[in-house]
Amino acid sequence: MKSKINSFYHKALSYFGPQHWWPADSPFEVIVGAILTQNTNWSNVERAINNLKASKLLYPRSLYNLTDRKLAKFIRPTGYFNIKAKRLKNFLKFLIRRYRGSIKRMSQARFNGLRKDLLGVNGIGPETADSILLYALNKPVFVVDAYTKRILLRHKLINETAGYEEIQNLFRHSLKRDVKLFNEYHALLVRIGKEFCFKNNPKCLRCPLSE
DNA sequence: TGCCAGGCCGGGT
DNA sequence: ACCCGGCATGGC
Repeated sequence: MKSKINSFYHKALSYFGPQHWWPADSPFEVIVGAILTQNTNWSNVERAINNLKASKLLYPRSLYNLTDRKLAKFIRPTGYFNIKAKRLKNFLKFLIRRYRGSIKRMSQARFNGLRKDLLGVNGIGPETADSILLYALNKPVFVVDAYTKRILLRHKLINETAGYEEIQNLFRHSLKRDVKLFNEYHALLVRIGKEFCFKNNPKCLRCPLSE
């Protein structure tokens, strides 16, 4: 089990090479992307972020000062734009009030408290919180997503009932606690999921992990 | 045409 | 503690 988790990583890395995640120009952009990509194709998120950049709005206070309706207009391509506008502003309010709008100050908070606080923001669940912690703040926490679960399920390392924590613990107990490793591994799982492990297929298709 | 995409919340059991 | 409907655009 542990050795499978480790060998999957080496197989995936040698097959695909490093993924250079998260694709963004700043930690703040990572966070915005993490919220916007909830159940949404990444290419749609890029459009939304480009809309914000084109209007020079991709800053905490600039976004926070927009009305929900205006913000929703910019992020329209991501779908769920009304609810995501609210969710973004919920996070921005948290960032501004608690850390005076500074990602750097937020990143200096103690890990356990910060994760709990992020989960307390309406619209931030476990995957989004952990994506923020790992990819924006460089904290060593493993991100679990739909691809992660599906891939492990197809390879019978978990069963259908496995929840977020259970899957996360599987990685935590199998891997060296290392930001770079967690970053790369999750990115590789997404890559494999997109190219080999489709939802409607019962099995992964010529999955490089099976070699 | 219908299904899918890097979830999460709120109300009901 | 789970289960489920709702949220919505763009690509194939």
